[in-house]
Amino acid sequence: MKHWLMKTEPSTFGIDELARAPRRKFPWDGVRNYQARNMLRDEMKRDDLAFIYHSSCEVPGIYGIARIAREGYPDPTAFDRKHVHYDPKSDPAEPTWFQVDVTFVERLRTPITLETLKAHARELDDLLILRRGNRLSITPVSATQWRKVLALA
DNA sequence: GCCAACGTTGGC
DNA sequence: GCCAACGTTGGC
Repeated sequence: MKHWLMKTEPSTFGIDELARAPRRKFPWDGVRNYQARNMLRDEMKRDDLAFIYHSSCEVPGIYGIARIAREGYPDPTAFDRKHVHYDPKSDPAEPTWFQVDVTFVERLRTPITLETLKAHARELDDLLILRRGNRLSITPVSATQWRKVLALA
């Protein structure tokens, strides 16, 4: 089983929405970056776990955990011309963009803030979220990193 | 609001 | 294929 970190803006979608319907599968749509697309399409597997990281908010950090409930499939918002994430260049016969479904696992009682993560950067061994200028919305987390991050909770 | 970092676009 | 310009991200 692999582990991931998925970045989201809580003002748009976050751990609270997941927690409100804990059995529901939520489509993780709107990813428009090829590296992240490749992970959504090829690498994320059912039952993989992901840290839910909140960015662009008062206290950036990891607020909870979600599970991959459905593996990669074409992102329908790419074909919806009224949608903000509409991509006229994406051909439905050969979709460019993919999404997975996630379900709620848990909300951390106290979030693991970016500040805390940074303070332990050395032992977290180049956790991608800590890399300068990192903009990927989905990044892999090693089993060791996963364990060490959780130990900070 | 600022600004560094990055991905994408498009002219050549 | 190069690279400048541009738009976006995200922490501060």
